[in-house]
Amino acid sequence: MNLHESAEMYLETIYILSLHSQSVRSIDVAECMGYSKPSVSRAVSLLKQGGYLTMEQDGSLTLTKRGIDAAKNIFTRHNILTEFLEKIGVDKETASSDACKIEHVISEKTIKAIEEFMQK
Amino acid sequence: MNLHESAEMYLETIYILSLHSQSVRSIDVAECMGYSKPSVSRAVSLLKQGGYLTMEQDGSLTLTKRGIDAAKNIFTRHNILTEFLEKIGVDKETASSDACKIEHVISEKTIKAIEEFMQK
DNA sequence: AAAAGTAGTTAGCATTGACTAACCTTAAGA
DNA sequence: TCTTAAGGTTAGTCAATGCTAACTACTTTT
Repeated sequence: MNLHESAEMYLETIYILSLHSQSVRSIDVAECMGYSKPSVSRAVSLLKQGGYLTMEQDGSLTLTKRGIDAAKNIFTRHNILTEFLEKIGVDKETASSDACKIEHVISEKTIKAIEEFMQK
Repeated sequence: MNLHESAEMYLETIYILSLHSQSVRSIDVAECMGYSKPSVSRAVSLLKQGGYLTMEQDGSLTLTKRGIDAAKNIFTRHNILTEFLEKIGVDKETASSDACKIEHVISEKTIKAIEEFMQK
């Protein structure tokens, strides 16, 4: 299963929500992303199929190792990009929202280059 | 008409081709982008509808002022991003291919910030 | 002139990823 | 207990954007 951009966003969102809360449900994801319940329901079911998460009987979502790895990867990219954009003078909000779009399309090589640039 | 990412790519391609050739036809665009004729045909017809270009009887495409403006905007973004990525150590090919994806999603503010950064 | 190639279009299909409407189940309140 | 609310799912729709198959209209070649 190749992770599409939307799947990456769902995983990232679930991951971030789980950092701040014991339990993450589909409805929380929908609320956070501004999507409808059915949209999240379908996405979650695809992620379940792909082995990225499991759902308890009470509806709470748990990322598998695979899900956590993927989510962390995107989240890290997001943070590197945001930090970088802020460093070159972009305001916090724009930096984060642009990072959110760039994080899905940029190559590993470029992320590495930005990381190295930041260390100087 | 809000320009979608694909429309931007078509305009940019037509613009670049027109820099190197007297006449740009749909088939040239298809060849250049690796798309099928029907895909280009439909895209061109949408761009025509949107007032971004006209098509002569012989099939050659001419960007309108509106089309040129939009194409130049994307092309400029592309060049700024590519130059920037190369500057921080990304190889030419990766820089260009990443720029091609980022150019459609990045905000004006961020482009400005990168431009300013480059001037230092 | 007949055949073949070139360029564009039309029709219809697939995928991604959002939506609404409507339904089910379970828990909470009157 | 009956009703209501909350959360999740199913079914079906829509738009964007790619595709193939097949058609049309010219032009070129034999």
